[in-house]
Amino acid sequence: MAVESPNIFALVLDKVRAANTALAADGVMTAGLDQSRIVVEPPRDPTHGDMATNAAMVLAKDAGRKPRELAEAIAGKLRADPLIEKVDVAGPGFINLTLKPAAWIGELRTVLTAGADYGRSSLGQAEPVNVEYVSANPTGPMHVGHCRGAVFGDALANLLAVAGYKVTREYYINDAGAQVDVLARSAFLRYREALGDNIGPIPEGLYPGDYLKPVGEALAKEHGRALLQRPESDWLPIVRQRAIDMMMAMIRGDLAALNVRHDVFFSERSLIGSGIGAPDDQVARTIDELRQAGHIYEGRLPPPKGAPDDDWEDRQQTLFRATDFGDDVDRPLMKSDGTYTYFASDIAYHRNKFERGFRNLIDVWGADHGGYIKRVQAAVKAISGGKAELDVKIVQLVKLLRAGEPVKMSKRAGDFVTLREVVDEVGRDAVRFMMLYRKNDAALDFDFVKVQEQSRDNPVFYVQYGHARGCSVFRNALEVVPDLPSDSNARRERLLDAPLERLDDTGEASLLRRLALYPRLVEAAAAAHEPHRVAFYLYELASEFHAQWNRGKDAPHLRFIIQNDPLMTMARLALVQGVVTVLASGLGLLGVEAPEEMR
RNA sequence: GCGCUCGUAGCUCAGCUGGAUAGAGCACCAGACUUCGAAUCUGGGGGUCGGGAGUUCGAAUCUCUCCGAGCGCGCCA
Repeated sequence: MAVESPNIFALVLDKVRAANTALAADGVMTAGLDQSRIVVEPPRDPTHGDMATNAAMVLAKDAGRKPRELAEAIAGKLRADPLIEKVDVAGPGFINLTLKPAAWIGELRTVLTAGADYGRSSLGQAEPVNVEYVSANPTGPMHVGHCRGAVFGDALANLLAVAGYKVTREYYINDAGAQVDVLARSAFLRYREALGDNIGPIPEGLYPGDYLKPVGEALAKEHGRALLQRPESDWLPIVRQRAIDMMMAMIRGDLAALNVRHDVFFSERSLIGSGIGAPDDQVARTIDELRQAGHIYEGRLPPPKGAPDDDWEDRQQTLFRATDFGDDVDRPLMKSDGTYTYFASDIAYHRNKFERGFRNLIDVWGADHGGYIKRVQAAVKAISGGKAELDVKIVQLVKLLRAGEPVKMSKRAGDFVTLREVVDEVGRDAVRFMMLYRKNDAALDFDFVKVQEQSRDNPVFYVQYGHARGCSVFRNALEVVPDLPSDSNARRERLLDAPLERLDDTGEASLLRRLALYPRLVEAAAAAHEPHRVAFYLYELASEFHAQWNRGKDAPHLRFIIQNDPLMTMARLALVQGVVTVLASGLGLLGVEAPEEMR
């Protein structure tokens, strides 16, 4: 059973609020003030103490008091707290708090007790969240461009799960549009090829990739020459479904190589049911509903500006009043050939999610879909009556480099770098970590050479090395503590008996504080939908750990292992265990391995 | 033309949803290995947070306006 660990910052925030309530009871301050804007956070400058709160500045106006004066009053209450060592008022009214060492020691004890569960939170209140990511077209293998969205979505889903949400990971299969018909025609050529026809070069407009050859072979095996005699309208649905199934199998394999998983693969075609306008056509039903609600009309759109389009033809069409919900222009739902636009299906899809009980929706898209956000958000508002919220996370382009030189790709030759090639060359861990070591909406350089370097330049390695180094301490510590368990659960329990109060070096104290930041960081990252924050935190934690290690060289008394002092050693091992535990659980959240050694 | 995203050290990027003197890595300079892993660490220089105005106790962060980059702009997905 998952143990939820308390967040020490939240704990102190409660103390601050209690102090304010007490002051109100004393008549020093108005009662019932809004305390929601009060925060307790680590100060940028550590000389200010362990934590700072803006309580006095936030409340001053409503309380009708000067910030510093109010700060002094709050400080007075806080000084009585047994966990708090020192309270200062500084600057415009900050209240700086220094906690007793016992508070931080207690937090380490929590880490040791909770283990991998340290950092779990109930922030999400078990609310369902639907995260949709990848959703690559089932027309070929995944290429490197899909990589970032896949890793981002997967890590975000992990993060939300740890933060207490009930997460569903979803993949939307675009199996209903024109390009799956192109796929079918391309596969049909390969089918003929497999039967011995000389098909010559693949015509312009069809998919040339070799990956369709197995589809052709499978079709030849299953149908013999039977399909050749039949008109396209007959064979196309058959070939299409077979090709889509095989492409999806390939894509699932690619995702597995990256350790990316989904709970639901949702077919776009399934929304239409047995056909356009059929009773089980969810798109039609969605449009009907919207029409009844007055969100749909027949009308004309102004031609698009800026980008001249030869094919533009002014015509009457079925439009969704997206402008009523914050979009810039109303959006068409039907194509001129009578089929649905992609947008129409997408509305039905999001409505389907809403009907399955999701109020929190997250879509992860590539940067080229940025212009699509407003209309889908508008649609979600319309179909949910404003009850559902859609956050769209855009992942920016990844620039591939090799030793600083751009990797050339030509699209027309189908000469793209596949996801599989990247994973095979640099490894899953490196791909995953690097894709997350950047904010999602910032462009990213991915250098094949750099990400494999074993040096400080390479954050993947640096963090993993921190973990491995910690583990090596346990191996070496057997000389001083011969009965130290090698099993991490048993070891954590054993180390709870260590005299932790002896961790009084400033470097150790600083590491303890860094560890205690983790639960708060997980919550903030989850709330902001920003898994990269975890990656940066891990880098900082590893850095501080490496630094403490090296202090032991100039000052042998600071080493983790002290030959003639098993108790001191135990206390330090407990700290190392804390670091190792948090590194492992943070890396796990990112889907990256935490190796015990890297030799 | 309009919309979205972005602009932070020479380079690559963080900056905890408005907090105090804006940080890290690379690069550059100077140092630390009879060691629990030097695959690491310590110190140093380096900034008009694109420009300007506004909001307030307080702005890299919010608003407006310019400048610059990327993406998008019915019947592709």
